[in-house]
Amino acid sequence: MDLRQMKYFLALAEELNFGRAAARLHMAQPPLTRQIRALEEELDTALFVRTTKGVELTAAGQALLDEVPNILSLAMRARERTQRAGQGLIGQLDVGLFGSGVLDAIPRLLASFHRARPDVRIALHNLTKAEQLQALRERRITIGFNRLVPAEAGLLVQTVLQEKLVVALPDTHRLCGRSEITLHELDGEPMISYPNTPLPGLAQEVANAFHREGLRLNVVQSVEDVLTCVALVAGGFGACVTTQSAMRLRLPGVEYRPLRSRHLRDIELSCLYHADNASPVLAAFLEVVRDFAAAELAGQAGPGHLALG
Amino acid sequence: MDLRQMKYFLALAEELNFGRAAARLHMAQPPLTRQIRALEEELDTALFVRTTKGVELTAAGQALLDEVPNILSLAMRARERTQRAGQGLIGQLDVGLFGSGVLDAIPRLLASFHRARPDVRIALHNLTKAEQLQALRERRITIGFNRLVPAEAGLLVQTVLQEKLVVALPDTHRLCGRSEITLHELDGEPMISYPNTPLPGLAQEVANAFHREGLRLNVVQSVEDVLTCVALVAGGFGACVTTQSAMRLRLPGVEYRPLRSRHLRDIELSCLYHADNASPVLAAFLEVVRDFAAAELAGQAGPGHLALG
DNA sequence: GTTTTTGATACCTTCTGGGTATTGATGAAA
DNA sequence: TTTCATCAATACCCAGAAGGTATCAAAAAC
Repeated sequence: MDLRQMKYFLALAEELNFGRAAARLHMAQPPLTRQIRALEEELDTALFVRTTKGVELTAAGQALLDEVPNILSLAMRARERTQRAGQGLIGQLDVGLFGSGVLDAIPRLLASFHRARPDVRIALHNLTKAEQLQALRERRITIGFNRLVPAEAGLLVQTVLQEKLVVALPDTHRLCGRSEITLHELDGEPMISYPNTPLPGLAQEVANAFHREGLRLNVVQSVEDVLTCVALVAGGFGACVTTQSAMRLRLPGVEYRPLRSRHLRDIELSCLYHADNASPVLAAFLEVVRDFAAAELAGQAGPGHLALG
Repeated sequence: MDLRQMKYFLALAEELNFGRAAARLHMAQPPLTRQIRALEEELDTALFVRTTKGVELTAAGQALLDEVPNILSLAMRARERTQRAGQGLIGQLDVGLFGSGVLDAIPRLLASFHRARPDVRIALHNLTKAEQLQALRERRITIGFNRLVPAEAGLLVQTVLQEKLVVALPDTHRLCGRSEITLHELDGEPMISYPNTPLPGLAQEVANAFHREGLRLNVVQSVEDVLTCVALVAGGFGACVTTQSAMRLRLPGVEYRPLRSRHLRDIELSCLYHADNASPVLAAFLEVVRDFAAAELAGQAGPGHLALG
């Protein structure tokens, strides 16, 4: 019993006439007769009673008719879903995220992808940089977002955007009068270090910059996530160097000012993924990412990008 | 895509190795390779990525794997159900019943059939004799139970049992002293006629018997069902001639006595069905009926069959 | 560097599935 | 009653699909 025979059976069960059923199946009547009989022999049961004016279903035929349409429609659905999965139209995208990335670019990016592939499930996983690398190796995530990602064999990196660094200050801070702030002005100032991870990250970069410019970095508090960091700034604990994205966090008592430094360049937000991952969903997502990156790069050239709104 | 290819796909998806999957399918590896590739070409999607140590599922392959086991199990179930329906092990038996038949023999008969074919649904339809004939013609019922059934072209009759006639009397009735009652003793007595149907039935038989013996049938009430009839007897409205089965109705105030008459023989309970109905469920049921009838006939020979116990 | 393992290819054979022509049976129409 | 039309079934043919064996090519393991 295969799907073809089921289609034949269904046609005959609906037409109740070999000739008409054969016509509907675009075939001649004798092979249909043969296939139906083969099916009956295989099941060891009469499915139809042949009369002079056509055929009628037996009880066994009725029982089979109860099942066959469902099976055929499931087979059709399986075919469609497989094809759509092959084109990346359905499926799941497991995304690794870290704290401050979720504030601006990543939501826009995911929204853009969702418009392009509305039937792909997006599963978000909050993971640190190290956890993302591990999850990528174990294929638990398809793609991870991070800053200052290390090169690793087998992993490819796509830059999403460059973000300028800003200083978050308590609004009572003496530097709030400045329209922008240099690293020298933060010499010895109470600072909150963020984020604090084992892998090279923003905190490391900032520390290096202070060192190279011969300044004293006065860390009064270390925190793990951007929200806690900005909350501490709001509480007057000190200032903190963070990315432009953090400016989305408009907590009362916090002011943001652009940071100017020779040693601290813009910091990139990148995504990384397995080079040998042929997933069509990933391919579609990367396309969206590349479009997004190109648009960001074009936008960055224009003015007012750092406007505090 | 047919069921065979699905089985191949499933084997390979589970083994992730062409050689092992082919072995499990009791075939050589090259045809399996060819079938899988044919499936991939038909769906226009890679289902597996071939590696040096086996194969892995692609996203499309995973999508197909989500559907295939279900389809295969449904196909297997369809096969089994069809075969069982062909053997009369499953299905439905639509039975037409009339009032007094349900009191004794028919429940025992149906219970016996249910033991023989526990998975066949039994649907009961309370229908008069005329309605049963119509329902049989329209195939709404498979078999009907009745007494004194008329011969009709295309219908076959199987006698289930012979029932003796009894007289139901109010316990205050003067005839209660008798151990059995003759028709003459009912001359002019207030009688309840039951059942009252257009087709020839028990009421007609009784009326004929009175007439032939030159007695007066004094019908004080006509009713349609045996329960109402016996209830009226209990209420003292009069006596009534009914079948032995009715003795199951032990209403307070009612006594039953055997009826003796030259012109009223035992009355049979029969079932009737279409001669051209090849339903295996019907065949199985008829077998049970024949066994039942043979057992009844044997039992009838013995004593105490009319005991009021 | 040889051996083993894996999937792919080439080629052959069998058998399945579909086509045409025809038969046989049955009911309707002349 | 005879003829005709309409079914499904049968006989026979051919193309193609599916399976088998032998072998290859690539990569990993020893």
